[in-house]
Amino acid sequence: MLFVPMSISIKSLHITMESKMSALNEQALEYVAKYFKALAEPMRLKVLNALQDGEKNVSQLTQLSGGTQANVSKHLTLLAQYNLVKRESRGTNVYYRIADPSVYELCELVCGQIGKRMNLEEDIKKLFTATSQTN
Amino acid sequence: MLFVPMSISIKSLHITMESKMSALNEQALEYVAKYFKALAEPMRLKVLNALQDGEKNVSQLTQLSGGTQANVSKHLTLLAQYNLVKRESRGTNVYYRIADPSVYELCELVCGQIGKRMNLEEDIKKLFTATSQTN
DNA sequence: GCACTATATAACCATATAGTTATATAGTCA
DNA sequence: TGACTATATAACTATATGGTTATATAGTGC
Repeated sequence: MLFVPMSISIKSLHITMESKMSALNEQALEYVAKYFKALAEPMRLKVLNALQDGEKNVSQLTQLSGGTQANVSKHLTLLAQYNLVKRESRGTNVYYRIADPSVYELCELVCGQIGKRMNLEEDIKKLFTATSQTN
Repeated sequence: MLFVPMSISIKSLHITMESKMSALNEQALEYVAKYFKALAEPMRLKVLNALQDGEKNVSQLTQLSGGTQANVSKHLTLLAQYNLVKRESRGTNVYYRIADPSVYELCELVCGQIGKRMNLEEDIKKLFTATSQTN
């Protein structure tokens, strides 16, 4: 048995194991980066958002997101690869659902940060100055 | 006073305001996506990681990250734009520090997710199979 | 079998960006 | 002032990827 210990020091992204650290950290960093990247796309966030109140099939997601079928399908495939959504075929439809509600924790944290630290409110006000004149 | 309410329903990324929702959601989604994108880069994660135990100047970060000065500087500029790090010139040096420890909460959540939902342990074992033979 | 529908994928284009090299900027000290 | 150091930036290349269109695949029902 070569590799037993698996305690992950989250904060530092160091992973204590009986082996070379540098290589693994490099790999771990890329792993984490890819995970963030999966979430770093408006259309994918939109799809995740649409799945918040339960599973939906590709047609529904295509409609809700306003994207094309091919594009939505591509994003769903990627999200499934990262285990952010679960895929289930039923008949000729394919239903997707959020794999884990913790995805929303993530968004919560990020949105919280944005609100607190990136002056989202200011930005929103600016955005609205441009779009809300019709009200 | 045009825009008062600012309650952000984080989970759904809906922002309740007295105005058009679709446009803003679009903007908000892009905002969140960009934030994730800032974190979706191994070198930037490495830099953030290096800053965990306190501020460092560009030379130090260049050394620690193993990148070139120009590249590290570019990433630092981007991180500063997203308020992930704070910049402070002292003499001819420029020191950077983590703007907010919540960045690590984010990593914690992501790493936790990865560990739980993406079989990081399995992957790590595989990675180590390749790199730890020299031990 | 065939027609029909739903989803996935291939091929392609356009854009964004990480990294490099070279240079500019700015602070320090003589 | 000029030499020196630290950092930022400009110009460029190469790569990755989001979106599109067209096509393939697969399930259903006749």
